[in-house]
Order: sequence, then structure tokens, then C-alpha cells
Amino acid sequence: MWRAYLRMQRAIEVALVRQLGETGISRTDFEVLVPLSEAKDRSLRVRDLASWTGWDRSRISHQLRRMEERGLITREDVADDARGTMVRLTDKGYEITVAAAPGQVETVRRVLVDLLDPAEIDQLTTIGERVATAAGYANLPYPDER
Amino acid sequence: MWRAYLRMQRAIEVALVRQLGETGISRTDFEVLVPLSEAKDRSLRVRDLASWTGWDRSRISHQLRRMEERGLITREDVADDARGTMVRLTDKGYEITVAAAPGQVETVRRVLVDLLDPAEIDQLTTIGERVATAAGYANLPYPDER
DNA sequence: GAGCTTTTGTTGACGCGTCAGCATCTTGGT
DNA sequence: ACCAAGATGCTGACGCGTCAACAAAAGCTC
Repeated sequence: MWRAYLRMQRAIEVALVRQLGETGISRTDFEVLVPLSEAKDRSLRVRDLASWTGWDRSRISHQLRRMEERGLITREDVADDARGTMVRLTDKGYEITVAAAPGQVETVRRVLVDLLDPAEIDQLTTIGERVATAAGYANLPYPDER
Repeated sequence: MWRAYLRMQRAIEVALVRQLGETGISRTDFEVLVPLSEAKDRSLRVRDLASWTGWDRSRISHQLRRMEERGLITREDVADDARGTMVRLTDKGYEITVAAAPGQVETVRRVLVDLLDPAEIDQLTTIGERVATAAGYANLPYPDER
């Protein structure tokens, strides 16, 4: 089972990366772009991006610096908290995101969901939630749900 | 299901890394050390290590350089093929490996296997193999099995 | 065997991720 | 008001992983 799990994991990861190949963004970029594209004003505080992605502040900061250099996002000060930084998606960043998103969803469907029958989808959901919960991973990586 | 899968994957990865924390080696090191520790003379060609791990030659080479600097392995020429390089586990490398291995196995058991009943283990195996196979990942990441 | 192709392994450059440390600001207790 | 404690974000250093390029040796074809 462990071997099967490892191969499945690698297969899915490779498929997702490959699909993103020609879009000009990486899987890591995508993790930041998606919450931004869905957020009000296409902008979020760095803090919220961190809890959304589950990354630490340092990683977020480095990632944002690189994305800012590429013109995907901008950074501005937060009005009511002088410590904070607002991250805003540029038009370019937004366009790239909406262009890339369907492909990622389609890939998950193609390499995973479509291969499973409804019972198996339930099984994988059950297993995944139990394993994550037992390890202390709450059901909610998203800010709104905390 | 997708969210559950992602959280499970992260939970397992974090648990494996954490368990390795005090052993002085990384999860990546471990992937190289295990096949070496099981191989005849505790040595393998770089080529075979590459197919075992599924990495490309460049990554293997960088990894081996760093592991050699830390005294975990040594490199020698291959007798019958002047292009090849034999990688040999040092005593230090072997001791670290056998010291760390049980903990990794135990972790997989604790965070995954022990949480599932026999039917679920079969389910995850079935799903994993189907997904990996459909994506073109043969059933065999190991040299002997190719 | 000359000449081309393939295999094998290494290297340098560069982006990524983690860690430790830092500066700044806010909050809570007194 | 003050001061310690916490929150927020950034940076530099360093190890890791990928990519392109390279060198050397086998293998293959004629």
C-alpha cells in the first residue's frame, strides 16, 4: 500500500506541474494566486495568505518578492495596522491565474477523480480526513474557516 | 476529496520529516541511503541509484557530492565501465541508516497504516495503483523490477 | 576502424524553502 | 502612561532541485 501511495502521489504532482508548464507560473505561484484571485479587491494581507497557504511568513515573503519582480502582484501598506502589508493581484496576475485554473482542475479530474467510482471517492475522502485529523491537521486551512 | 487528500499528504510528509529530525539526515538522504544499505557491498552505480530513486542524474550527482562531504558515502570508479561511478556507503553512513530506518517505518505505521482497517488498506492500494498506472508510472520504481 | 549516436556522470547558474535573526508595531497588564 | 510580550513582515545565509551545457566513454553503422 505504501508503495502504491507514493507512486500515486508522485504521479499526481508530476501531472499538475506538467500541465502548468506553458502558463509561465509554477505550482507554488498558483497556490498564492488562487486565494488572491478569489479575495475581495483581489487583495489579501500577508498574514491571511500565510494561513491560507499554510506557509510560514518567511516563505511567503520570499515568494511575494519574486512574484512582485515578475509583475504578478503589488504590495501596499495596510490602513489600520502599520505592521501589515496588503498584497494585490495585478491585472496580469489575474489573467494568468484565470487562464491557468481550468487546466489545473481538469488535471485533478483526469488523473484522479475520473479514475475513481463514487464509492472510492468516499473512501479516499474518509481516509484522508482521518489521517489528517489524527495528525492534528484541522479540517480548515482557509482563513474564513478558522 | 481533493482537500482531504492534500491534507493527508501534508500530514504524512511532515510526520516523516519530523521523525527524522534528530537523526542528522534528511528525508532525501534517506532515499539514497536505503537502497545502498540493502545493496551488495553496500554499493551501487550512480545509474542504478538514479533509477531506484527515480531522480535524474544531475540531482543524484549533487546529492552524492553533499553526502560525500558529510562522510556518508564514498565514490570510486567502476571496473568494467570507465564512465561509471560506484557509490559506497561508509560505516558511518550505514550506522546512521540502520539507526533511522525503524523510526521511519514506525511513523508510516502510526500516521497511516494503524489508522486504517484492512478494507481501507485494500482500497488505498487499489486507488493508488490505478492512479499511478494510468499516469504511466509502472508498478516498479526499483532497478531489479524493471 | 571512422564517424555518429547514446549512455553516463558532473558542473554552474538560478530559483526555491528553511532557519535564525531583526525591526517595527500592537496589545495587555499594571 | 509605561513596559513587557506578542504579532507581523522582511532579510541573509545556506542547502536543495532543475535546467542547460558539457566531457568522456561505449555502442552502433557503414
